[in-house]
This record gives sequence, C-alpha cells and structure tokens, in this order.
Amino acid sequence: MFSKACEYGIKACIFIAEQSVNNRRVSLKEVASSIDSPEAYTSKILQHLCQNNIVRSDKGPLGGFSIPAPILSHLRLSNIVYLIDGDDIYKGCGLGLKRCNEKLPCPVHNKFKVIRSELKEMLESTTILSLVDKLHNGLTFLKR
Amino acid sequence: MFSKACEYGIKACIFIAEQSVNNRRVSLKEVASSIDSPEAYTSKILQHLCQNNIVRSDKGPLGGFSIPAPILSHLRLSNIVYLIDGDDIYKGCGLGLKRCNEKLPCPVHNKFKVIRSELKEMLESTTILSLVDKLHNGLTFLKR
DNA sequence: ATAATAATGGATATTTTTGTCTTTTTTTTA
DNA sequence: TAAAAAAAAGACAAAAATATCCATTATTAT
Repeated sequence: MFSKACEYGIKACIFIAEQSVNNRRVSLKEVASSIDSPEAYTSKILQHLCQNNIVRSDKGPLGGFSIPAPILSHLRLSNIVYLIDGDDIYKGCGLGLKRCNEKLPCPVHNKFKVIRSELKEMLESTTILSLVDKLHNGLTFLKR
Repeated sequence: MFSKACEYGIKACIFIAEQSVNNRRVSLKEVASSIDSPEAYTSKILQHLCQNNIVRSDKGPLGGFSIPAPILSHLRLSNIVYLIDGDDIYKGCGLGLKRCNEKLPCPVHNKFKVIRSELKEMLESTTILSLVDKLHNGLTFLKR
C-alpha cells in the first residue's frame, strides 16, 4: 500500500511525536531502534521530513528530532503520505492509465474511486496525536 | 496500489476475455498493443497467468491466448491480484509490521482494516466479465 | 579554543522491479 | 517433411527502491 520509506516515515513521526509530547528530543539512533528501521535510510527520510517542516531537527549535543507543538496539533497521516509517496494513491488510475477520469474511465475506475476516496478521507482525518494516544495507553505498538 | 505487473495482468485479462467472448484467440503482439504494455514483459506475465490456469495459451499458427468459458465465468479481479501481488494488500500491516493483529495492533491497524476489507470485498466481487461488458458498451477504455 | 555529539550531504552499494533479447519448443499449413 | 507462426524459457539489462558509508557542518560543554 505504502512504500517502505513511507512506512518508516509514519512510524518515525509517531515515535518522535510521542517523545515531543513529553518535551524530549530524540536522536536518529533512538528513532531507528524504536521503530526497527535501518538507521542511515531513516536518516534520509527524516531529512526529507525536516526539509518540509513536518519534523524539526537540532544539531549538536542535546540536539535531535522533534515535532513542534503547533505542527503536531495539525499533523495528519495524509501530510506524511503525500510528502513521501505523492498523490498517486488518491489520484492515480487503478490500472495505471495516464488519462483515466470520469469522462474516459478505465474498467475499474468506478469501483476504485470509492475505495480511494475512503482511504483519502481516513488519512486526512487521522491525526498523529490520536495515534500517539493509543501508543501511550499501551493499546498499540510500533515494532514487531 | 498494485504493481505494474499486476496492472498489466488485469488489463491483459480484460482484453483477452473480451476476445474470448467472441471466440477469438489473440497473440502476444495483439495483447501488448491493445493494452499499451511492453511486449516481452507482458509475455512473462501471461506465462505466469497460464501456469496458474487463469489464461490458456496455444502454440503454433492459430495459437494465442484465450480464457476458456468455464474459467471466465468465475474469474474475478481478486484471482489476478492475488496471483501476481500476493495477499499483502489484504493482510499486510499498514506500517509493515510482521506481527500486527487484533491482539497486538499497530497504531493504524483499526483505521486500515476497514479500508482493506472494503478493497478485498470489491476485488472479490468484481468479475472480469462485468468489466468486459463495460468495454463492449464503449463505456470504458484500456489504453491512454 | 577544543573535544564531543548529533544531524547533513554526497557518493556508493544492494536488491527488487521492470523490461529486453535470443534460442527452443510446439503446432499448423503447404 | 519442411517452413512458418506462435508461445516458452532462460539469460541479460536498465531503472527504481532500499540501504550503507563517510566526510562535513553545526552546536554544546569543557
């Protein structure tokens, strides 16, 4: 459904958000080990998220990654997925046709658009904070 | 959503099915040009479909690909997707966790399972014949 | 200032997916 | 039986995704 990069990105954001809620910055190492992802690859993904102001990074000792409260209060799954995987999952034709639309639909167009719009709606309505809450309550897990 | 191979596979099946309804066998060339796919790559995908009795092939002049009526009457999108892409799209964790389930769900588990089960239901209930009908009525297209 | 810490950036490597090319096998028709 | 047509099979190539390594830059504490 999502690329590996996107999966790591989502998990990393949930973990960093959880720590940010408690005013803790986290290092790359902590992120990677907490979400069980390859460190250097995760670094690239975090860079990407930082360059697009979804995550904040500070260098030096005491540095690390965080998500500032004003950003966290608005952050949704859709922001992360859109940044990393683009909008193909919302817009792209189910059969990969370049020009598939209401007027000239592919055979699966109408079946897919229902699923797709529900996926879109779900990603846009799910906040990272709501996912952090579940983590915090011990109801969900980021590893294994 | 699906791999390129799977997209080609679905389009190829719809095209071959359309021709089989009219008792016409089609060559690899015809398939590839009709669905706008790379010929040799499409060949591999058709081989795979043939080995798994979703498509039939006959060698020699007058040979070509077809889908026998008894198969076509049962064939659904899910059969093709499952063969080519496997069951990750139904079963796999949205965050790529190996062991994510009802008891130990990842943070997005419950949000995703709704979408996933709808996707599953859609693929399992959509027959290739119903898609051929739309093609035939000029309501949908396989290229562009 | 210096050393230590942590992210950044760039180059490189590996793996997977996608795509190609060539030879072989099967079948039909002449 | 020989030639032609068509898929099968296997090796190979290119592109994309995933992953690693190393030198650089910024920040903090000593």
